[in-house]
Order: sequence, then structure tokens, then C-alpha cells
Amino acid sequence: MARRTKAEAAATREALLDAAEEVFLEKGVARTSLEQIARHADMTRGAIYWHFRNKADLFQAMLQRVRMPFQELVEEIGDPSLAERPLEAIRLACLKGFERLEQPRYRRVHAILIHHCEVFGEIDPLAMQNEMAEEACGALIDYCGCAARLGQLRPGLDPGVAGELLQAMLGGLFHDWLRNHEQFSILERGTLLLDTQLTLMRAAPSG
Amino acid sequence: MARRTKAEAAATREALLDAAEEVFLEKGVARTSLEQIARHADMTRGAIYWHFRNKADLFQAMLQRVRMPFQELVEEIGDPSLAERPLEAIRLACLKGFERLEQPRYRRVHAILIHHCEVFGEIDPLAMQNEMAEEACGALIDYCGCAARLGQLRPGLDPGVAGELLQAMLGGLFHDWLRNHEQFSILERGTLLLDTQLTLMRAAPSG
DNA sequence: GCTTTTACATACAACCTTGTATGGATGGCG
DNA sequence: CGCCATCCATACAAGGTTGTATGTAAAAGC
Repeated sequence: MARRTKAEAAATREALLDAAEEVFLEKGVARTSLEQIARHADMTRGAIYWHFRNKADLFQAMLQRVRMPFQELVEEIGDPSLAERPLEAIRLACLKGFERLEQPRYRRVHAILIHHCEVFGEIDPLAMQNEMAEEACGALIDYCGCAARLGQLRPGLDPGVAGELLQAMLGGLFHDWLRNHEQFSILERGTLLLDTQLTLMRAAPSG
Repeated sequence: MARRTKAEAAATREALLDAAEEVFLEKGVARTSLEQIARHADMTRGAIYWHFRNKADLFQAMLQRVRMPFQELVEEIGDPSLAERPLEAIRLACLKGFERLEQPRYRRVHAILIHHCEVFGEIDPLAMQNEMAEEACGALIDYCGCAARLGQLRPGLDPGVAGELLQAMLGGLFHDWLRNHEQFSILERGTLLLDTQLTLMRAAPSG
């Protein structure tokens, strides 16, 4: 076969990652062979072993395309007035996350990480999930602590507990939706649940 | 080898299931062979293929030992006065569930189902999780609806949303804890989060 | 324009796992 | 006490997957 140009090679690399997403999601990571991924992209295993060292390397490259830390979501909003409205910062960051998750690539890859893979090779999905969860939980607790200091949190509600409550609720919603995304829209239900929860946790407007 | 008595045969069956739990949890379902399970129980694959048809059959038998529907938890409490205090029914059922999850067998098997297996053979773990989630969510919404009719839910809080909120929060807590149970006690944090959430959702005591 | 490197396809050896077939010794039962 | 079904070990055939080695034709670089 003819050698491809640099742009074509980059395209096949992306095509391989696309194919991996689809096959991983459909059959699970463990049950899909590199042969199946290659054929789904109209390539052979040779292409995969050229672009990636092995399945674990391919998997990590796939994840690399959809990283979405909570803090970055807040920063992307770029509203400096959010420093004085931490609960609103949480709200907007979550809404931005919901919207992004509705893009097929983000949805698929997160669904694979959460529901369609086990430990294999040097890959430990649970460790990755732990990192994601702790990053989000830490940020949520920080913002709740900030809200408490500003008197925007309901009196008697511990900011640490409030943060863990939000993290658990968002995580549960996340898992449920990724399990079958056709059951409901994460943007719609997420907005509803989050707004309800924030209303419950907000301090009653003084005066 | 000598044939075992009926009691011994039943014991080896249980031993095989115990071994499966441990190896599945450690290495993931897909990456463990029947050979590894058998050796971990000081048996051979012959024993497995005698007691079970294949890996999927073994897996289902393992799950069968830890079924725990939400409704059954409520019924096991057996307090008729709970009909008038639906939010308390939710609370006690969850506490009972937390306690049961701290038993190694319940914790291990649920961790396997949620975090350490993919689709394989005729087994679809996501479908099983969906059933569990929907059963719990349905029950929670029912109890919240009952609470609303009794005036025990905060005015303006939709009982459907309240139920989904509880289900999401409990599910998120469940997933987080199963991911690494050494990080916190589900009984302690669960009690704290649940009580906080129920306090937020309860109607203010009238008069 | 020639050489080198790239971007794959193809071929091959090794391993692991599964399912089944077979064997064998004993417990249960008439 | 004799027979049969049970409970499990062992052996065997078949297939699937991985990693690597090799081939190759064109793009890149000088």
C-alpha cells in the first residue's frame, strides 16, 4: 500500500480513535480486539500498532480527547463576578458540563470509562474516576465554603456536607444518564435537579 | 478423586462462588479465567463446569446471593407506623441498606457489578443496574409523593423531583463508596448526607 | 533525482481460554 | 450388597488475540 501524507496519517489516527469509541461502547473494552477496531476504520492492525503501542495506549489517547475538569469549566465561563456568587459559579459550570456531555464524543467516551471497561494492562479506570471525582468534589466544597463565608448558604448547613451532597447528586445523575442516555436529557433533568437542590441549600434572601 | 457427599458438594459450590467474588474484584471479570477461580478455591475447572454452565451462569449465581431491593428493605423493618411517616421509611430503609453493604459479601459483589465487569456472554450488567435503579427510584418517588400528600414535604418541592434527587444522591454515594470503600464509611457519611438532605426537603414543623 | 524514512499491510509464532469428552471413585439407595 | 448417578479431575481439540517481524510503495528531505 502507498504511504499517506502527514495529514492523511493524522486523519487515520483520528479515525482509529473514532472507531475505538464506537466499538468499545458497543461491545465493551475487554471484548473488542484491535482487529475489530482496525476493520471498523477500514484499516488493519498494522495501522494501530504504528500509531499506538498497544490497547492501553490507544485507550489513553481516546480519553485525552475529552478531558473536562470542573475548574476549567468555571474558568471558561470567564465571569469575574462569579467570585461573589459561588453557588452561581457551580450552577453555570454544571450547565456547561451538561451541554458538553450531550456531544456524542464526550458522552461516548465517558460512558466507556464509567460503564464499559475494567482494569487492563496498565490502565486502572477506577483510579481515573477517583481523580475526576476528587477534583470535582474538592472544587464543590471550596465553592460551598466560599458561599458560607458570604452568607449565601442556608444557616446550619455545613459547607463540606453541602459540597459532598452536590458531588453525590451530580455523580449519581451522571452515572444514571451514561447508563442509557435515551431515557432522559441530562441537560433538562440536570438543570431541574441542580436548581432544585441549590434552592434548598441557598440562604433565604435577607430582607 | 473420591466423590463428595451432598453437603460437601454444596460447600464446594459456595467456595467456588466465594473464590469468584475475590478474584473478580481483584482482577476484573473479563480478565479472570475459570481456571484462576478454580485454583483459588483449590479445585479444577471440572468442578466449575459441574456446578455451573459457564462463566455467565456462575456470575448470575454470585449475584443471586446479594439481591437487596429497596422495597424489601422497607418491609423488613416491619413498622406499620411508617405508612404515616414516609420520609422516615426512606431513612430507615437506607440505613438498613448501608449496614448491609458493609458486609464484605454485599460490598464485593456490588462493587463487581458496578465497577468490575462489562457485558459478556448473555450478561448485561447495565441492564441489571437499570433495574436496580428504577426499582429504587420508583419507590423513592412513591414515598415522596406520599409525604407530599401528608404535608410532610417542603411546600413547592415537587415529589417527583424530590425522589429523583434522593435517588441521584444515593446512587452517587453508592458508586463513590464502591470505588474505594476504604476512603470513608458508607454508614457514617450516608447517614450524614441523607439526614442533611431529608432535613432540607422536610416541611418546616407547623405550629 | 536519489535516498531515507514514513505509514501502513501481511505473515508468523506463541499463548491463553473455552468447551467437551473421558475417566474414576464413591455416596446414596433399593 | 450391588448398581447407578453423582462429583470432580484430567486430557484434548479448537479458536481467538497479541506482539513482532517483514515487506513495500510513496512521501519527505536534501
